Amino acid sequence: MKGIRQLAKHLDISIGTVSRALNDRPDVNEETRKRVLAAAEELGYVANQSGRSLRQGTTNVIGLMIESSKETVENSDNFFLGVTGGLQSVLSRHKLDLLMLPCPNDEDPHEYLKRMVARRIVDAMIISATQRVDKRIDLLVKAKIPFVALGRSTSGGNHTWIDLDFEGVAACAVDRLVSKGHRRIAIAAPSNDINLGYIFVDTYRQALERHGIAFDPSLVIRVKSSEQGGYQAGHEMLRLDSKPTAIILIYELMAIGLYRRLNEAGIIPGRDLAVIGFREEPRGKFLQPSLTCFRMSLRDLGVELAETLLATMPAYAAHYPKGARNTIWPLELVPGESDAFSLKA
Amino acid sequence: MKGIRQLAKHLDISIGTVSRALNDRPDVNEETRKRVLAAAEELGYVANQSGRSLRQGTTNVIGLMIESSKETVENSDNFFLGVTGGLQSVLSRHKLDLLMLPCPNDEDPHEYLKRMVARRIVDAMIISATQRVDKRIDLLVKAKIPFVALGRSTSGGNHTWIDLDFEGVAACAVDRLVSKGHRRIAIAAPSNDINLGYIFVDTYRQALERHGIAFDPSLVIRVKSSEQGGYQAGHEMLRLDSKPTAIILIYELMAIGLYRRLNEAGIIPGRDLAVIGFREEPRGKFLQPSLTCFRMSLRDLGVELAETLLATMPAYAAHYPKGARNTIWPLELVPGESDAFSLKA
DNA sequence: ACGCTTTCCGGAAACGTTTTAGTATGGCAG
DNA sequence: CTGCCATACTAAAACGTTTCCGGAAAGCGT
Repeated sequence: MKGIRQLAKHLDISIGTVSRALNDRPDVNEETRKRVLAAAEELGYVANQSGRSLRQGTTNVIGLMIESSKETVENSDNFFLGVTGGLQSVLSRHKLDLLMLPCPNDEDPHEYLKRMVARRIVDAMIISATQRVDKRIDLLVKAKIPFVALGRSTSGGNHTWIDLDFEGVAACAVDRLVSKGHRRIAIAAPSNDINLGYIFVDTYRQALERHGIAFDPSLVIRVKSSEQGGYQAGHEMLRLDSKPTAIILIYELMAIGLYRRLNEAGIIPGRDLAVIGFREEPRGKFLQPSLTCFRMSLRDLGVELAETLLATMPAYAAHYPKGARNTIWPLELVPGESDAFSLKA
Repeated sequence: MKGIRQLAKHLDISIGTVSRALNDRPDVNEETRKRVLAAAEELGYVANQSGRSLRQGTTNVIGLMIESSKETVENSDNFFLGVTGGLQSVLSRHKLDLLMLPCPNDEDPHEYLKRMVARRIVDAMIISATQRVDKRIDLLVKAKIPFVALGRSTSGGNHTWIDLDFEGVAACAVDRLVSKGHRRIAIAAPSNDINLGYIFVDTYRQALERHGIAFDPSLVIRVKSSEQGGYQAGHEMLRLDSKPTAIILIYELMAIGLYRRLNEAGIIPGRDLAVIGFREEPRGKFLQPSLTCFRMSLRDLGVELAETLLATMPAYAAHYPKGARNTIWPLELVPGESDAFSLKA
């Protein structure tokens, strides 16, 4: 099949009519439209995307930028694959395709995105792993590319973003531990440069003060969000003069390392120390004793992400309410045995 | 930046020359080339991909088709993200971009691929999770799209593929267990429809016979490649009249379920029963006792995949030896404690 | 001075599609 | 009958780029 020209010749019709028929435009007789559709199906004609894109200035492709750094691969679970399912279910309804753009780990994410944007291969973008200050956001705003950020940021004025409910999780964890009588609660988190780290620790501090507990900086243990970070967090914690009776982990993978360090020290989670993890992670599911943590639906998050994005795209906005530009995504507590340790009778 | 025309006007040069300069064509003075490059950099000009593609009939994009089914998301580790790193490192050297095409789980993979191919958005494809009979392969062969399959298949004559060394792994596992005196060795595998299931069990059978051990069909336990499948495998195994002294798992995630079932029965892996898992899986790393399994480098696999693919693409084949069209990817044994159980003094 | 090659550049066609402007036909009101 | 509108189509322009072709200028040997 050579192109629309062949199809038109085969039908003995002008290419303009064929094009309008295929694109559900008015100004075409219902019967000819059926003929065209049938012929296209029969000859297996599908419009060449390059030609379409060039003419329309639109590609029908949504880009999802992910970072394939070594750390991401080892630490994250199938986060993106999970979200992707929800994204697809919405986008495919509008005949939009999802393009995953994995930034090479030796290239600056900003430069990578810049190139992709300049080549005009996507109509809109979803970016993830946003930094507190993220040049990519300014870039997208300036280029007038509709986008949604997965993760809040202070860059680029008030752009559209969706982020997990760190505040809710941190507050819930603190409340829960305090209600069990804990007052010395440690927290293991990455540095403040990471959005997650900053917000989480800040909320933790506020929650403590709400309960009349003084914030003790020595209980904030700065480690990487990895298994190894968890091990190290356990190590640091054990070296404190005045030991905490509970610990909150900002990323659940840490739990695995923490458990190992605790095991070495003969400390049993849930009996000698209360532990709460942040996000449900498949690998954590098999810890003994089971970890108290927070669950979310990746698929639903994908759906929300897609709908939010479409609302920012002029061509599709009509179908979607211009809801809040910023969404806090809730998580659900999954009680386990790891925080059974109570200081109350 | 409006396009190459603007750039040409700005330089007071014809667009033809600008294009040739940017594309490293001969027939352009070295000094003008520098001027063009500098101006492009300054004005942030990057060629519009649609225009290029339309003219050249090539998109500089390699598609990686993945399936985002529920099962994939829950069972697999970050397999694709890991492979992606290796792919990128090779492809980016040739200014090729990687496009991940996640097939919606409510759409037939074959139809999805057909649409993508017809739209001509990729120059070549990598497909994964191949079936023993896979229509996608016939499709790609017919459309003359260069491709590599991750997983062997009987479709489409002799196409290029890379697959894991199931034979090596199965044989190694059997040899190892036999050398420890085991003669009743069970195997947990999915049905023969899955390529993996067929090859694995077949090799297992051959290995046993090589050691003069009769193949006992009742020791082949057909279950899903999941945690639950592992649990079920343990269950089935315990119901056998003549119980095995060792078991081989075709997918390591099964180990988690198996351990749980064994635990319920008071059986300790490595002491009462020898267990070997197939592929190193992050979640399995934390099992107690540690699991004997097989390791591979996802990144290296990605590199191999990319180089194999480039070798099949006329425009790039020159850079790569026309090595074997089919590659068996080796895995390395990682000894653990789970198969310490020996029947020999 | 002449012819030849080499080097460099400009003009224009071509890629496949969508979309705009224009045209023929027929119906209908005046 | 005339004018007007609606319908359904055709012809052609446009999108941005690459590449083919031809030609000008310069270098070189004779």
